[in-house]
Amino acid sequence: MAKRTAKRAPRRTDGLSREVIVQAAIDLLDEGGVSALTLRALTIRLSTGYGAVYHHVTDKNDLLAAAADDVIARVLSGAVVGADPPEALRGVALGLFDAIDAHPWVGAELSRQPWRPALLDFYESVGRLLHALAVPERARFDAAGALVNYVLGVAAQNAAQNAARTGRRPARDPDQGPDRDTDRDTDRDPDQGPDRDTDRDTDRGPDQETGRADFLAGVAEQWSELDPGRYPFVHEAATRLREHDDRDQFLAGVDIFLAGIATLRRP
Amino acid sequence: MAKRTAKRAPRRTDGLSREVIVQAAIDLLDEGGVSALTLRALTIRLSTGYGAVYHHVTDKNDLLAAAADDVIARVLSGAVVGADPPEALRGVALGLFDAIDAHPWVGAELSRQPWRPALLDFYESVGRLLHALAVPERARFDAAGALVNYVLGVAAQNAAQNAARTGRRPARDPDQGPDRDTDRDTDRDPDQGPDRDTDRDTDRGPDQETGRADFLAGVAEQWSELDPGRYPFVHEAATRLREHDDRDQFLAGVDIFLAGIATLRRP
DNA sequence: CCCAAGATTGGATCGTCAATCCAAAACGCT
DNA sequence: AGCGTTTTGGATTGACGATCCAATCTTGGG
Repeated sequence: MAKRTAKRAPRRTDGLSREVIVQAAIDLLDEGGVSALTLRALTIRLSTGYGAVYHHVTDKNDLLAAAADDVIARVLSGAVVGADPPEALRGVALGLFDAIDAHPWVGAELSRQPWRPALLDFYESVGRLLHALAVPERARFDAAGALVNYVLGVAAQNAAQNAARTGRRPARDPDQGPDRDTDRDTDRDPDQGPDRDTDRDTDRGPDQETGRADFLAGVAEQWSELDPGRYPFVHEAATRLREHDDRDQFLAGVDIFLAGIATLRRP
Repeated sequence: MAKRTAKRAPRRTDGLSREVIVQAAIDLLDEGGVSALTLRALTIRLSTGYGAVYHHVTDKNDLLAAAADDVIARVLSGAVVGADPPEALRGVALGLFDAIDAHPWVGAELSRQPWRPALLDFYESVGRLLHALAVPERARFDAAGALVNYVLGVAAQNAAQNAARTGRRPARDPDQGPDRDTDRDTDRDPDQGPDRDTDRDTDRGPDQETGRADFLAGVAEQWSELDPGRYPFVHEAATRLREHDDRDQFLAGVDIFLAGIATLRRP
C-alpha cells in the first residue's frame, strides 16, 4: 500500500485553543443536542484532526463540562439585584431555568454534577436570599438544597423532553411517539413493523413551538382516555395539561416552595 | 476462512421471552449501572445472540424503558394507606425516592420520560392526597407537577452522583483509571483554580458507603476553602455538608413543599 | 540565517458498541 | 414425515471515543 505519508493537509495557521474548541462544542450542542457533539463533527467543523482536539481537551467529558460551565458562567453574570428577597429568588430561579431551557444539554450536564464550581454563585445567591428571609441557619441549608434540586430537576426534565421532541437526544431515546409498547409482557405483538421508523433518526417535528404543543396534546389525549374511576386525578389533569406552560408551572412550583420556606422563619 | 457455516451452537430449548430479557437487563443494570447494559453482555448472560434479543425487543431504549417500568411497577404496588394525607404524601415520595436510590439507573430513565405510564399511579396518588388536603383543582395540578418534578429531580441527581462515585457511569464516561493526566491545562482559568480536579471523575472511594462520605467530605473541603467574604453562605454550608444525609435532606425538602402546599388550601 | 528541540496538528488505527441481516434450527400444523 | 413459520445464533456494518505517531510549525540559541 502506498506510503502512508499520503500528503496531508497543510497545517492551520490560526491557533487552535481550548476556548475555540469549547465554543465549537457549544455550537454543536446548541444545534443538535448532546448526540450532535461527536469528535468527528468537531474535527470537521474545526477542520482539524483528533489529535489536535485531544491536545487541548483531556476527554469528551472534559469538553462537555467545560461547555456547560461556560454557558452557566455567562448566564449567572446577569444577576438580579434590588428586588425584595422573594422576588429575587424567583428571578434567580427563573434565570437558571431559562438558561437551561435555551441550552437543553446544560440541564443534563448540571444534573450530573450539581457541585460544579459554575453553580457556586447560584447556591450563594439562594443562600443569601434565604438569610434575608430570616430562615435560620440549619433550615437554610436544607431549603437551599431543596430549591436548587427543584430547579435543576425541573429544568433537566424539560430539557430532556425538549431535546427528545426536537429530534435531539439527551443521551439516547429515539423520540418515541405518544403511545407505544404499553402492552409488553405476555407476548409482544407479532410484528410491530409499522412503527419501527420512529426509531432511528427521528423526524424532527415541523416546528419546535407547535411540536411541544403537539406532544402535550398527545399525552393529554392518552390521559383523558384513562378510566376516570381508576385515575380520577390524572383523567382530570389531562384538560389542564393541554393549556399547560412549562415556565408557568415552574414558577408555580417555586411559589409553593417560597410559601413553604416562609413557614421556616424565625424572627 | 472456513465456510461461514461453522457449526453453530445448538439452539436453546428454554424459551427466550421478553420477560426473561428484561429481567436480565435489570440484573445487569443493578450490577453495573447503565454502562453495563450492553447487547454483548446481555447475549453472553443469556447465552444467546443478537438476533434473538432484537426479536423480542425493538431497541435498546425499549429495553431500558421496559426495565424501568418493571422496577417502578413493583415498587408502587406497595402503596401507603391509612395515614393522614401529609404523612401519606411523605410516604409516597419516599417510596419513589428509595426505589430510585436502590436502582440508580431508574432515576435517569424516569427523568427523561416522566409521563411514562409507569408513573401514572404515582401522579394519581399525589393528586388524590392533594385533594384530601383540600387543595383546589387548579392549584392541585401545579402542586402535583411540582412535587413529582422535585422527587424525580432529586432522585435522579442522587442517582447520577451515586453512579459516578461507584464507577458506574450515568451515561458516558469510559471507565478510566483512578488517576490520569488532568494536567493538560496549559493556560486558561486564572479563576476557579482550586477545583479543577472536581472536574473529572473524582476519586472513587474504595467502598460505596464510605465512598459517599469521602465524596461529600471532598466537596466540603473545597467549599470550606472558599473566600468567606465572597461566598459566606457556601463557606458556612460546608460544615453542614459533612453531616449531610441525602434522604434526610430529601425529606426536609418534601416538608417545605408540604408546608407550601398547605397555604393553598381552600376550606 | 540556520537548525534542533519542543509544541502543536492531522489523520490512521484500535476496540467497543448498537443495530442489521441472513441462514440454521426448532416448532407447529397437517 | 413434510413444509411453512417462528425463533435463534452470530457475522457484519457503520459510528463512535480514544490512542498513537509522524508531519508540520514555532521558538530560541548559536
